Amino acid sequence: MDERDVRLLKAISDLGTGSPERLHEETEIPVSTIHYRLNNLREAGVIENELYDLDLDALGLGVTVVIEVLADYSGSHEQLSERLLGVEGVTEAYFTMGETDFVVVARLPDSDDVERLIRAFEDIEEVDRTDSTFVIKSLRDGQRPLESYSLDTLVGMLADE
Amino acid sequence: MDERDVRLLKAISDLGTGSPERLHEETEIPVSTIHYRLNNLREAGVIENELYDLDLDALGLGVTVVIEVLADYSGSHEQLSERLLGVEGVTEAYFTMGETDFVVVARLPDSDDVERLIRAFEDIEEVDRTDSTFVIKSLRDGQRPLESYSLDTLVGMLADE
DNA sequence: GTTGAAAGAGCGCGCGT
DNA sequence: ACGCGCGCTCTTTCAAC
Repeated sequence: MDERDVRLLKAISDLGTGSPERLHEETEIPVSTIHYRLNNLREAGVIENELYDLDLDALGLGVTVVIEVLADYSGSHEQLSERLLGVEGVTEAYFTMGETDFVVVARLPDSDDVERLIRAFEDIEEVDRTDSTFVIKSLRDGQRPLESYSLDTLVGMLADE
Repeated sequence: MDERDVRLLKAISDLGTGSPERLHEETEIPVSTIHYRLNNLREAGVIENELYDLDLDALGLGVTVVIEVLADYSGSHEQLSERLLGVEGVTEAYFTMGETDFVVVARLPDSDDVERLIRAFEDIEEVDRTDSTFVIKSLRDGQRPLESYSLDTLVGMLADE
């Protein structure tokens, strides 16, 4: 991946579109090259799909909860991971170092549903304890991972030369 | 938003594409109706853009850190929020109730960069203390918020009738 | 609100350079 | 890496229900 790829990905993130035409206007890269590059990025596994940016508040999933999960997983964490991911509403799950074993983020329709969620976690055998933190306001939701980086930083970090 | 809209959004999430043709195959909804619906969802603010699903590991942002930020924000949290979001690498930020004031998730190229990140937070005036948790493995990264829900649950939660 | 047909625009892809 | 051109998909409109 070189600077051009990075500029392309950043442009997609900034513009919020994958349209070759629009990307060409932004990056000055010829349309057919954009095509060529995007295909390579696809094959490299960097780009996986095309999706939409959803406004979760507008959708009706306005409640966000961050849950720390402490668990007793004997040996492998695989099975427990599966169970955690199986709980409806879980949008993110991280297996972590340190005091807590997992950090989970969930999106729910309303506060009432939080009870259901916590109960679902507590009902999992391996789970010892959960610690929930309510989110008052979601400042950034992670649907555009490249958003926070400047183009220069990205080029410096990710470009091969 | 009715059941049909929900089925459409779920299909987009499951298939990982916004292609009207593919969505038609999946949902049985005629192509021109899919167009009509998607436009309405756009105007309602539910759909905001079209993006790509990025594999952050493949991209070179393989390190994930969850940071709890304790801060002394006098009155409004707006300004502090801006400063937190200004730190490069921050993909998610939540203003929360409870012991911690903010929960932040960041994606970084390598562990060395974590130091830069923490320092950037500590350099913000209002920030009193930070507590970082390293992520060993990212089990789900939140780029498809509807993923965890079954179609039935979504219809029950979000459809108007 | 839903649908099909039809026309126009934009895209996907291969070839040649 | 880039331009060109063909065929295809998607987009938009419109008339009908």
